[in-house]
Amino acid sequence: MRTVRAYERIVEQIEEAVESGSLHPGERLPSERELMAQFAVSRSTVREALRVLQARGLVRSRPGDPNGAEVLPFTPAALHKSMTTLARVDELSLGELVQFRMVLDASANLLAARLRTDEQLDEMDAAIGRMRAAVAVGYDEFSAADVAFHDAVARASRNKLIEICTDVVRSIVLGLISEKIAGAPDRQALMWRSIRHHEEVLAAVRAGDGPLAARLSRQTMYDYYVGYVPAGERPALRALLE
Amino acid sequence: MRTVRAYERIVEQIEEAVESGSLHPGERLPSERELMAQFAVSRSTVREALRVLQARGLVRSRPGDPNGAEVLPFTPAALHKSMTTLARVDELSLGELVQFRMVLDASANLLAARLRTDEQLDEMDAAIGRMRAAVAVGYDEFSAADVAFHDAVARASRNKLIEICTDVVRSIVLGLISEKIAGAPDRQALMWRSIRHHEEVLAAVRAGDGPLAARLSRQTMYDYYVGYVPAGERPALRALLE
DNA sequence: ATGCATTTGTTCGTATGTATC
DNA sequence: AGATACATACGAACAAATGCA
Repeated sequence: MRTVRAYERIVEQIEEAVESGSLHPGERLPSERELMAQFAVSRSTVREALRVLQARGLVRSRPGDPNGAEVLPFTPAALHKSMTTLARVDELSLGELVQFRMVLDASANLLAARLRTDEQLDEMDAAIGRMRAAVAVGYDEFSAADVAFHDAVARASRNKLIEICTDVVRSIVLGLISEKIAGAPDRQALMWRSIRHHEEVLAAVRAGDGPLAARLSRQTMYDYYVGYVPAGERPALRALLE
Repeated sequence: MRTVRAYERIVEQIEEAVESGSLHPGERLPSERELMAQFAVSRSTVREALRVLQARGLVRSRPGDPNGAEVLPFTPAALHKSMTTLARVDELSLGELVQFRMVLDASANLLAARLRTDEQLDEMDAAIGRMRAAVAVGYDEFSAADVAFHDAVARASRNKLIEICTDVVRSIVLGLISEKIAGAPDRQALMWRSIRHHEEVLAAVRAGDGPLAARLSRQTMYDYYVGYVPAGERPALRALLE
């Protein structure tokens, strides 16, 4: 036997309305008082439901707002959150994360090589330009430009799932080791080498050679991160380099 | 300016305790009344915090339980939930989902070909045996055996992220089209062809030929699903077949 | 097997701070 | 600046469910 909690009914119903499109981002939910009348429950129950919906990133409520809670456009924030907890509680290793990035980025490049538009090529080119200019500025700007390049590739793959997962996993990896990279003694040399690698990848994408772009991108990421991965996990990464 | 809600403090603190490992799965949280004393807040606030933690899959609370909420082992349920939401609100196309599965499964096979143990080979073999026996039984059993095969491959890749994402995306895809597959007029022929393809993949994994296993697995999945993907999206799938 | 104590699920009423008009 | 409507938060209460003696 399974009793459905009162707040769960509300969550499911509003969730359904949002996901089916009858409630669009930017629209407002009824106020808490209206909701309690509509569902014939108390205020606390309504609030518990709203907390869950908020945790799932579907709505946002602010004190003093004359309207009710706001329906939000989808963001991968909740996905990001649960993947971060996965990384922490299951002790997801850095090796696994980097390996996953290699898989995603290589696939994105493979697809981008065949599906990219000229505008997207320009974006990638501009990102590499930013990377080059950033070497003198500092690691943060360099990293931001690097992210912009990979984002452009991911968008060019025309696969939202790849795009979002790339974004999520990358930010987790960077959260784990960005300070180590920033503090590397030879970081300028690393940056220049990374730029050269990115140029090779872009050339392959421009030429439409998907397999080459995929192989180069795997190698690029391997070279960039292998120093931070424990030696015992490196063979698993090399297994992707064929 | 950013005011931190009362319930957020509680969520963050308990979340931190769970993720850092000072609270293990199976252990109990203090009761709601103890928590309200401990954090000096009202019971409603405590409950809102517990609802959020429950939505994130970290704890579970049952009425009448003399102990407090139970700390749960990690499950990808929350991840599954947010990815399902993504699929619904962002109208993630079937093509994108299948494409993503092709990417993940191919990578899992590539890695499995190099890292698999003999026991894992036996598992895959047994799964194909189940598939063969299931043709006469029906689609549900066939699908379950098919899932078991792909799960064995994913485990053999030794990458939990690949394993979990494979599982999540697969269940979303199957949720979208399982009834169509089950009702296909020539489904027995499809099953036999799928079995033959799986045998080829397994042979490549057994031989340690990663690139071959990856290519075959992509082709297998393409053949199995392409009939359900709108014609306009098929070129993007074929882009993965080189 | 039966109560009993405890806990969660839910309700109601009230007070407070805040954003918008 | 004031009025209004809203969310935030508190506290007391009752019902239902659970575990234990």
